Amino acid sequence: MNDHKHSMIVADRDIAEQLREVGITPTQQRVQIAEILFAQPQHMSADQILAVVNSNGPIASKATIYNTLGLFARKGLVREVIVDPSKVFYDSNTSEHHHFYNVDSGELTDIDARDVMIPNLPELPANTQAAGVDIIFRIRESSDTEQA
Amino acid sequence: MNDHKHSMIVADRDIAEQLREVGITPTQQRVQIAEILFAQPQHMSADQILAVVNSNGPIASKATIYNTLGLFARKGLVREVIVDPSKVFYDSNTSEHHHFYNVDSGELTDIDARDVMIPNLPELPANTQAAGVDIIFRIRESSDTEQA
DNA sequence: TAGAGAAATAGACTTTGTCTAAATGTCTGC
DNA sequence: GCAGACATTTAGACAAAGTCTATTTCTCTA
Repeated sequence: MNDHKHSMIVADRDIAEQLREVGITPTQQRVQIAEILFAQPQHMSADQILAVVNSNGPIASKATIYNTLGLFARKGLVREVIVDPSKVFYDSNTSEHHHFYNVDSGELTDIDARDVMIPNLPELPANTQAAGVDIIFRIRESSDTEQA
Repeated sequence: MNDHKHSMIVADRDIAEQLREVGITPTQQRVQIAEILFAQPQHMSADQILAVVNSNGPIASKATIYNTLGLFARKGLVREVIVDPSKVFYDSNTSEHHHFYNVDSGELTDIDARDVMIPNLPELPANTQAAGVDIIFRIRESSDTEQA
């Protein structure tokens, strides 16, 4: 479950070097954010990242967090997950996969893409090209213990 | 493509009566909103509905729009579609289906559920129950004419 | 038709995210 | 090593979606 393809950032190699390899100037802020995000595959909101990055003194401003996350997303280092109307999650796992979203707890869980293959892809509308597929299984705490 | 199941609201029957049938007191505001929404299967944001409802004089306030859409969603009359980080769409088509989302134009298009069946559903996390599946094909204007 | 509860309202408020102008940092050529 | 050019960061103002509250208005039943 840890054999990733692509130019995925791995925490145990020099982060600055890896950022350079994808054409990102490794500033202090960018490296710090990358270290948090790529310490493990995880889902974080901009807000959470802002809090963690600055937990030991001010390192990056809100604007920088958003700038950096947008940059990482454009470079394919991170994936935006849109499941909650109130905030976007940044997923540091860029291998092909989908998600469970627990609407009660807000928790996101990965599903390997091979477990939810769609056999016959629908025909795209005219003059459009594919840009990605998101599959979200919305789930809820089971009603064994609590009734809806 | 117009043979819906469920207690779907149809524009050509008395809307007030249909609202009552699902346990909603048909106030003027609720009926007006329903009339717009169910005139045809469509995707609208709260903002758009607010604008249309009040286009011939003030009929409903912002709070009422949100209250009503939330109520309709809980009653299953309308489906919330979360594809754009900046706003939620309300889909008046409640039959099983999925969506193309054109990230360039913001346009949402329906895909019949039968065209994208997932053969082997993944196992749910412990103590959870299914609450729905959203499949979103993100598409873009094709690059024949414009290069990314 | 009165009275009780439900619904609607204006507008303040919150939160996520964007923008701007100024300050700081990075990197290249010399 | 340093100047200059350009990239990046920053604080804080701003914007937009959505929520909340206290008050008013409506709906429905008796």
